[in-house]
Amino acid sequence: MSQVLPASYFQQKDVVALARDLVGKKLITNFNHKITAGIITETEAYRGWGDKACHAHLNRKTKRTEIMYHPGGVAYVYLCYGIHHLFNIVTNTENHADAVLIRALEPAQGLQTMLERRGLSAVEPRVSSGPGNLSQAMGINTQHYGKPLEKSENIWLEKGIIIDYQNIISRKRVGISYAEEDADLPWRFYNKQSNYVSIR
DNA sequence: GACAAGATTCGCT
DNA sequence: GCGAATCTTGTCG
Repeated sequence: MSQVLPASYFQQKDVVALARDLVGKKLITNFNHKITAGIITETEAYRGWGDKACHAHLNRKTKRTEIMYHPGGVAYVYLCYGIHHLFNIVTNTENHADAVLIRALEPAQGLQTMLERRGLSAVEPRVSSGPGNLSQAMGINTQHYGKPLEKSENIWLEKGIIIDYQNIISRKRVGISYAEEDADLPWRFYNKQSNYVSIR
């Protein structure tokens, strides 16, 4: 039996429930024969319909957001502040522009490679906490925009670990004050017991 | 064609 | 706690 999560998993309708479920899943990349993997500890849900924080809200379709209208199971990567690559997973079915931002994970494999990519010598939470840091540690950047999350594309997810429901905290999302009332939605989820969380 | 702003991070005060 | 770094994208003229 395969541990790899199939595209159908990402095509669930409820992006908020999916964001919670993704905490504890394992994200793996394999670039240039360097494998890095980590257990996801923090996520945020973004919904195309009725969520001002989403890049694709009000059915806005541009070159950047176009990928979010695809069926779930592909990567949405974009450059923020000209510096940071942010990694999202597109969810739901076609023409529903939902996505989950992966904000932090706990290294499980290839720690040395992560440290090299981050330019760090000692292990500390910021190796892979925070969406920009995580992408850098995993080697993800905008050239992976639109890639299916399959083993053949060198970026995929596996079953990971089960986390007690009570250990997953939901809080307001981060850095989206421009979204007015939607900025208060508790659509950020993180593992209470992990040190690899961007903000508590 | 120009310009403002951003789902962030880090270093300094 | 605050501000700079840095560049793509979207919007407007």
